[in-house]
Amino acid sequence: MDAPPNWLTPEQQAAWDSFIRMQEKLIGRLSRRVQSDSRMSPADYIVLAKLTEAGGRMRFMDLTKLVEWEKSRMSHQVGRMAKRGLVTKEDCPDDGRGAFIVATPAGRKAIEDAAPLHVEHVRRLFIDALTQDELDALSHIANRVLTHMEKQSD
Amino acid sequence: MDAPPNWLTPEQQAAWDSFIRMQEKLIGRLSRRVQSDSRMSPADYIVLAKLTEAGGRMRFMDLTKLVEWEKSRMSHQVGRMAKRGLVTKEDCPDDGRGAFIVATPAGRKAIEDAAPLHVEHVRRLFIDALTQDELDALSHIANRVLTHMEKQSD
DNA sequence: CATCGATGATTGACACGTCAACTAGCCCTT
DNA sequence: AAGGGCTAGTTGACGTGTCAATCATCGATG
Repeated sequence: MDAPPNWLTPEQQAAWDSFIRMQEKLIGRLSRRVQSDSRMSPADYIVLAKLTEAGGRMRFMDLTKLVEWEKSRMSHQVGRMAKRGLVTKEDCPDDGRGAFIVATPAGRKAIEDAAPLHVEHVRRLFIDALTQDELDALSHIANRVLTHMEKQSD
Repeated sequence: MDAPPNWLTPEQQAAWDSFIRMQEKLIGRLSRRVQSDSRMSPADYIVLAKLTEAGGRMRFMDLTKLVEWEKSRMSHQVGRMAKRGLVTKEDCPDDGRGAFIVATPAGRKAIEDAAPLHVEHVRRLFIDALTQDELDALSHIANRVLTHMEKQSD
């Protein structure tokens, strides 16, 4: 006979459902707000944020690893951002294969304008919903899940 | 002078960062696994799951509201799924504008095959990382955030 | 019965992410 | 110096999501 399907308990199912629902609604709203008040996608935002945190100039691969993306994603992203004048690419003298990706003044201005609004949205949608204890609990839970996943292959 | 940027506290920032990281890694892995072991996207999965839960036949708009999507997203999605033979569209006799979307036998088989694997991945990636108390806490937190967001416009 | 606003659904253009294949330069070994 | 394998990065095709515009129909109101 078939292996008996091993469903989740109602409590487990409830936790998973709530998490998924929150995650979708939260990320969805935040993305739309970032878009609409700064003309940037969340991807643009994080790339520029990390890049300027690091001084505005970084090796392509370092940036890619920092944000934990696939290289081809970053390549496409940087290409689009370059087309819009937010960053430029420069050749790397030390390594013929390499590239630096550099925030332009327009890019710096974009992230500086967007950051306070972004933080405000995070606060209003998420932080304000929870007590500090709840935030701590969530932080702890998220880290548990992360380390658990890191132990697994893939 | 400019309004002082109102940054998050380190604890708040930590909670947000952990949540985002977990969320991205978790959803990313789960999507890839669903893709690779059932040739379905997460979107296919949820549409078929909700549809078959409801008996395999539902009004377009009801389905759209059930999964909380935009109607154009559902329209594209259903179009693609129809092309692959997972669902069909039928005219609605009661309402000339309306459509029924119906799971085909192939669609039913696809979701039946995929569901146990999907549950297994959720369990391994997520449920197994946490105690029941932690799951309850997360559930509570997620619901708090959801009701908080629902109070806000947009 | 004319029409006007709301609802049901589609479409097209575009941005985004993934996968797999590819180019090119690096470095180690022989 | 000649390979061979690794790392850096690009490319193209494809599936997906969003937005805004569109179209048809329904239902109420005059």
